[in-house]
Order: sequence, then C-alpha cells, then structure tokens
Amino acid sequence: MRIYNTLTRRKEEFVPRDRGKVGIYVCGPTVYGYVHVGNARPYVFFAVLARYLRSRGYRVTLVENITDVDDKIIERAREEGTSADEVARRFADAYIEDTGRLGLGRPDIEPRATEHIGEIIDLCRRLEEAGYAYETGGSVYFRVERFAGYVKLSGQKTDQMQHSEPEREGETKESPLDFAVWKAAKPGEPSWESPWGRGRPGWHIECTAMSLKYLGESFDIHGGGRDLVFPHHENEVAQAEAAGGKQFVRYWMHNGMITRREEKMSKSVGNIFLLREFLKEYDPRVLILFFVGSHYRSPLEYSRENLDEAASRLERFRNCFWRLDELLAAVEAGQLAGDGDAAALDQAVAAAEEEFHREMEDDVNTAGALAASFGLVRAVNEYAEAGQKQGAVSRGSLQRARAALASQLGILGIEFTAEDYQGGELEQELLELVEQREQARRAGDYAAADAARDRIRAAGYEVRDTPQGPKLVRRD
RNA sequence: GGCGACGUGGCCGAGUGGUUAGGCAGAGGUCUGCAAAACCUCGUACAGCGGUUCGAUUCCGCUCGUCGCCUCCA
Repeated sequence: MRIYNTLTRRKEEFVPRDRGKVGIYVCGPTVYGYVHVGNARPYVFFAVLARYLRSRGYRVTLVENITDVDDKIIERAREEGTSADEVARRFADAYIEDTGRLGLGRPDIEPRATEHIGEIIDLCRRLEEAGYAYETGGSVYFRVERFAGYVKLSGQKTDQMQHSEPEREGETKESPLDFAVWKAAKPGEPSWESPWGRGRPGWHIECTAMSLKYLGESFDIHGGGRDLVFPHHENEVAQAEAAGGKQFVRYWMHNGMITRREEKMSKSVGNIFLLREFLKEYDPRVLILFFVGSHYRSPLEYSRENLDEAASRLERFRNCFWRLDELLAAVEAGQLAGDGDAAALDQAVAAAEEEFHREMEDDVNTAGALAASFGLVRAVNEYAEAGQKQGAVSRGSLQRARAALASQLGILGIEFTAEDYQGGELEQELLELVEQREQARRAGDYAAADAARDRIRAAGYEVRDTPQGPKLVRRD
C-alpha cells in the first residue's frame, strides 16, 4: 500500500513498524462546542482507513483523543458561568453521541487529556531536564531553537513567520517561537499540582503524551486535518523527538478541508454546519458517501447539490441490494431457476474486487474504489436483466456479488439491511392495498390502481412491478 | 511577505505521456396500462501562453485564478 506522507511530501510504500500491526493516532476534538461537518471528515476517513487495513489482515489500534482542558473550554465556561469541567463533559458526551450515529463504531482508545496529566507532566519534566524546555512564571516553554528538526514537517521558515504565540502575563519567553508545554494556572482555571506549581497542559503536549503512551515510539500513522500541520503537529514532533530522541511518527496523513462557498468551514469563520443538524435531515451514510466520493486530501465543498448527489448514489446502491435480495428470494421461492450462467457475473465480481483494492492501495483512493463498486452495481443490474429474461440466474454468483459489494461498501463504512427497503413486517393493510391495486389493474381500472398506489406511497412505500409480481420498497 | 496545494465535459469528481474513470443531471430508446427501478445509446473535458517530445490534459517554465498554512481551527 502506498501512502502520501506529509513529512516527505510524496507517496511512500507503507511498511508498519511491527509486522502485521498498525498503530494510528488521530487528533480528535477539543470539546468546547458541538462537532461540525468539517470535524467529521477525519473521524470518518481514519475509520475507513482502519477498516481497510483490517480487511487486509492488519491488527489495527486506532487512537483518537478528546482534548478536554484548553483555553477555549475555559473561555466558554466563563461565558456560560459554569465550570470548564462541565463544559468539557457536556461536549465530549455530545461528540460521542453525534459521531456514534455515523455507524462507524468507536476508535479502540479515546484517551482524554485530563486523565493523562501524570504522563504530560513527566514529558514536560524530561524536556526540561534535557534542556529543551525552561520554566518562567510557573509555565514551561519549549525552546524551539534548541531543536534542530523544527519545521521539518511543515516546511515553514521560522524567520518569515508573521506571528507567534504571545507571551502570557508575568512570563518571559526566550524566543517568540517558543511555545508553552505547561501553563501556570490562573485563578478559577482547572489546574493540577506540578513541579512548577499548579498548572495545566499546554497547547499540543497532550497528543504527544497520549500517542506515545498508547502506541509507543516511532508509531505508524498520525493523522488529522491539514490545518493542524503547523503548529500543532510540528510542535508534537518537536516535543516527542526532543524527549525521546527517536523518530516520532513514520507516516503523517492529513485530510483536506471541508469548504463552504470555497472557504474553509471553521468556527472562527463562522460558517459551520453542525453534524447533529446534518443528521436531522440526512441519512448518516449520505455524509460518508459524500466524503469518500472525493480523495481525502482534496478540499471538498459542502453544498446542498453535492449532498443530494451523495444521496442519489446511496439510492443506487440501495436499489442494487434490493434487487439482489429480490432475485435470491425469487430463486428460493422457485419462481426463478438458480442454476443459470455464473461466469459473466463472477468475472465482473473479480474485476471489481481487483480494481477496488488497487485503488485503496493507492493512498486510499476512495473515489476510485467507489467507481469499482459502481461498476459492480452495473454488472449486477445487467446480469439481473438478462437473468429475468432467461428465467435463470446463478444463485451462487448472486450471493458472491452481494457479498463482494457488501464487503466493499462495508470498508467504506456503508451498510445496508433489509430494513432499508422493507422496514420490518409489512402491515396487513398495505398488503391489501397492493392486492386491490392488482385487481384494479387486471380489471383495467387504472384510475383505481393509481389511487391505491398513491395511498401506498402515502404510507411510505413504493410499488415496483417486477416479473415476480408487485414489490414494496420503503421510501423515506 | 514566506511556505504549500489546486484549476478536468452542465455539475461533482478520479486518473493518465499515445488506449473507457465513476456518479449526478439532461436527451432519445427498451421494459411498463402508467410509474418506479433497471438496461441501451448520446458529451472529442482537461485555465491561458510558451517549451520538451514522434505525440501532453498528463513533464518543465511563465501568466491568470482559487484555496490552505504561517494566529485558535479537523
């Protein structure tokens, strides 16, 4: 598998540190507000990456942090007149609830900064002892000049920088580039005892401490949004490598930004769309399909048109599964021979599988992989058309095609169940309406037939006439 | 000012030195009482200008445009 590594700015063959195992750390949210659609992109992408790697036999450990102590949280608590702790807990719960509805499961480990204060202090102390950090006014700063590898990830030029983290009151930084790894507590702020007095973690230290704790040195993949490259990830590299001496991360992966009218979606711009609002209107799978429809490193425009297109794609997949299941049911019921030609469809399945994996192997090209899945959909439909005409299909072929399609979409995080088109037990009343419509049709009373269909539609179902008779499909 | 990315047919969006992306929308056709779903057919697109090459959308340079980072930010 080839992966684009931000560190080297090119695609590289992926070789995990430990054979057969992959450790992935993704920067999760700082919980001072509800997650928006932009935040959801890395969440979805790295879940997909983990799924793909697992499907290839790797044992994957996916770690996604929750930063629950931070300036913004404190600020929000002050605005609300509540405690930082309460704010963090509320939005951490909301984050888990909202992302949970995407149906991708949870990361293996979701560590919280406040539960790793000991590790963070320890890391700060090691940096200080090694001369890479110094104390001033109860805070501890990273001495950027001392670390030769600074800027190797982002490629920034430190002498051309426009800004730097401002000094805090009562503190004196040696250089404007230096950044806080530990912040002295101000009155009313959450704080913990430390060698430098009461304080709290600095900007980026929690990710370094927690990733090293759960994945060890030189772990495989560290991910997050493109906007985190500098300073967040650059500083993580500095902290980890200054403290440990070894390479921090082997492959850095950064997803592109979700945009709104060509502009990055972010809280500061004020153009965010909350995930929970999205989910009120759309099926969660629409968001996933929207994301995987483009390459993860590309910017992606959040618009009604693009979401509706994703919804149409979802519908095409859904119809394909519906058709597959109808055909298999027809075979079971003896309405269709099950021993028809297998070669045509089997060949298409093999081709689609090959293409799907080839695309995923190429820097997780989900858009290309999706094209392979659509190719399989077409092959199934063509095969079904022919099979209906000839009155025979291959039961085994259909099952293999279904399994392949389900597997591919499953890797992309999209699953279908019978609920999607049946909605459980059909009500007697509906079945009677279908029967009424059939009788009306046979009698040539099409006005009555159409009226029955309208009533069925009003009940949330659509009638589709097939060679095996009328079938009901759920509509949302 | 510095660093970086991108500009593909009506729209979204992959990709490649010469051979089909895919989807959505649209037109026609098949099937159907009509629908729905599906199938078939239909679009010589690669910002502009130079260069390298037998040949460039794909490589190089310049121009224009858009975006991201350099400040919290997925």
